[in-house]
Order: sequence, then C-alpha cells, then structure tokens
Amino acid sequence: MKIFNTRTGLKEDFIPQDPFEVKAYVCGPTVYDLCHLGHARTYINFDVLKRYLISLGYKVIHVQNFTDIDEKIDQRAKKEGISPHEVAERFIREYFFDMDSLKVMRATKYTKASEYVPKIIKITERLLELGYAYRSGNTIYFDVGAAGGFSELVKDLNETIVDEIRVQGKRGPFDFVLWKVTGQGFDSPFGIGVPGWHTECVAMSMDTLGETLDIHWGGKDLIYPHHECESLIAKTLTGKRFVRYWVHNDFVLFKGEKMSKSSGGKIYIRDLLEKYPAEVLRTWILRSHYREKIEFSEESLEETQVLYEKICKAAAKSRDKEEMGQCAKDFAAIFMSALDDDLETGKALLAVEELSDRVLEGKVKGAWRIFSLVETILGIRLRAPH
RNA sequence: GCCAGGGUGGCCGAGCGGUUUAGGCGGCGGGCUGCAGACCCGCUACACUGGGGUUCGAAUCCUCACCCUGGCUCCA
Repeated sequence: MKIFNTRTGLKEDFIPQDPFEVKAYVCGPTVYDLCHLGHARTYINFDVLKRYLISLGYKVIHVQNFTDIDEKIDQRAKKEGISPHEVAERFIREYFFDMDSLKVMRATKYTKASEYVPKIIKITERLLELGYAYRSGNTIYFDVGAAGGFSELVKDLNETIVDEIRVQGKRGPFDFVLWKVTGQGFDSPFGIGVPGWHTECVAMSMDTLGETLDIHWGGKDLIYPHHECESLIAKTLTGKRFVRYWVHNDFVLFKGEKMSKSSGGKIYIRDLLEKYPAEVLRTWILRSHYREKIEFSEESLEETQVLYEKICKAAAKSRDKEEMGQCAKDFAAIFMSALDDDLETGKALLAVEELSDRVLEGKVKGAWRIFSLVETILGIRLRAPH
C-alpha cells in the first residue's frame, strides 16, 4: 500500500523491515481528562490502518503509551484531593471505555511512562556521557546543536521567534528538557524530579519494538517538538534510522479552531455517545481522509447517521451469501484500492454508499462480501435496522 | 515573520487537464397523511477567491496576490 510519510512529504510504498510483521508505535494520551473527538480521530484512523494491514496478511505489533507523568495530572489530583496516580488510573480506564465503545482494537501492549523511569534515566545518563546533554542549574538539557540540529520532520524553524521564549541557561534555543529536578517525583542520579516528555516515548518504543520502528503515528500537533525531538534522541543513541514511516493525522476543528487543551472548545466522546451510536461517530470520522481537517457539526453527524442507516439497510438486504456479481466485484476493487492509496477511507465509504443505493434498488448480487469488509477493516459494525 | 495545508453552488463536500461537471443538507413541487413529521417521487444550484500565464482545452498545471486553518517547545 501507499502511505504518506511526513519525513519526506511524499506518498511512499509501505515496506516494513520484516515482510510479515509491522512494528507500530502510537503516541497515546496524557491521562488527565476524558478523551475528546480529536483523540477519537487519531486512534480510529490508526485502527483502520492496522485493520487494513492485518487484512493484507501482516502481523501488526502495536504499542501505545499513556503519558501518566504530567503537571496537568498533578493539578487535577490537587483539585480533587486524590493522588496523581489515581487520576492517571481513572483516565486510563475512561480511555478504554471510550475506545472500546468506538470499536478501536486493543494494542498489543500498553506502556506507562511512570513504569519506564529507570530506562529513561539510563538514556539520559548515556546522552550525558556521549556529550549530547548537559546540566544547567536544576535541569538536564539535550544539546540540539551538538547533535547536529533538527532535520527529520521540521525545516527552517524560525530561531528569532523561538528565541523570545528561550529559557535562561540553555546553550541553544531549541535545547529541550531531559530531566527536571523538582524535589518531588522520581529518584534519579540527577536529583529527585521528573523526566522530559520526549525521552519517555523513546524509552518505551525502543524497549518494546527495537531501535527502528516501521510506523510512528500521532496527531499532527506532535510533529514538533515531540516527534522531532524523539527522533534526534534516538538517532544520537543508535546511529540508526528511528522511524521508517512517520504518519500524522490532522485535527478535528470546533468553530473553526483546533480542539485543544488551551482553546477549551473540547467535545468529549462520552457526551457524543449519549446522542449518537458509536458506529455513527466512527463513520463520521472515516468519511474524511486522515490528513484533512474535519469541522465538527451536529448537522454532519446527523447526515452520517442517515448514511449509516442506509448502509445497514443495504447490508441486511444482502445477507444471502450468494456469489459476487460483476458489479459487486467492481465495488470491492474500488473499496480496497481506496484504502490502499494512503488510507482513503472517505473514498471507500463513498463506494459503499453507492453500492448501498444499488443494493436497495435490487441491482447487485453478492454485496455481502463488501459489507463484511466494512465491518472488519473499517471497523464499523452494521447493525440490523428495525 | 517562517513552515505546512487549504479557499468549489445558500451550506457541507467529491472532482485534481477535456465525457452526463458526485453525493448530501437546504429550497421548491407532488405522493402518503385528519394535520404535521418521517418516508417515497420529481425539480432546483453549469459554482469553482482574484489577477496573469501554459494549453486546442483548466476548478484541475505554473506564477503573483488576497483570505482561512494549523505548527513554531501544553497538545491527538
């Protein structure tokens, strides 16, 4: 199949290192709140890629993390009078509730940053030894300049802008935190404190999947700094390519703006599930290509509900396991080639919609096979209409 | 400012060199109905941000503007 690689900016043929196995790492959420639609999009899109790769015969080893060390978690814990650990555990449970509802397949392995602290410390020590890290006051920084600068995903970072928010004591404006001594948190040779975000993912992904990953997926907002920094850390540690295919999905917008931590315009999956079936939410997300932004609106969700019901109706009508006619074969080919081309789920669904129309007109033989692909690959359960 | 992605009919949204210029929502007319809704049938929008250019031919390619969204160490 072809997949768009953020590193090269091109659609590339997907060729994993091992011809039968795909190693994929997905950046999971920071567990301080319920998941919003943006999270749903990231994990559903990756889920379809995973299901598609499985349908092609690959064994997919999918590792996903939970970032359970974070100031926002501490803040929430303080506010609710419980421990940060309890906050993290609660939102991990909530994450699974939402994702299970949305029929997102479970990862092969879930990791937690807090369980990787010894490994993160080891990496930090190694970077200090190699001369790619330094201590300044209470912080260990990664020396971006010494490592040759950023080059993996981001070009032409504007130094003058970033310079304005530069922290005193850094050697270079782009240097980032590897360990911050705060007096509380985790014990380390550098002092009691907390690790930097980027090292966490490097430690977790390399430990579980090895030095080179086939796919590293995440929301577009993680390209810089998170993924760029991860990449530089990994490269200085191993000298090898860290990730073969970097894949990033675009955002869900609400009132024209990104749904994010700071803007406040969040729509929780939980709230939507009270109004719409999970299948409709999933279909709504998959109607758009993963690299395009989606504007949230109740109206489009309602349209999707109509579409979903139509597909269900057509699927129910196609239950006889008869041979596929030419028409069904053509639609199956369109469906699969759409997914093969950089996961064009919108086009695939368009084909399903058209097929459904024809089925309802009684013009297609053997369409059940395509509806079963909708269920297994797109992960949209087609419920019997009533 | 720099980088990335966009600007298509009242709205959402396909199309990405030339055929019948998707589809949906809405609107309009009809059927059904005691009325309304739902549903069904039909009709309706020759629209592609603006200026140059390439071409026999451009919404589709090039170029310059303008505008929108996102990133530029909280982010999925």
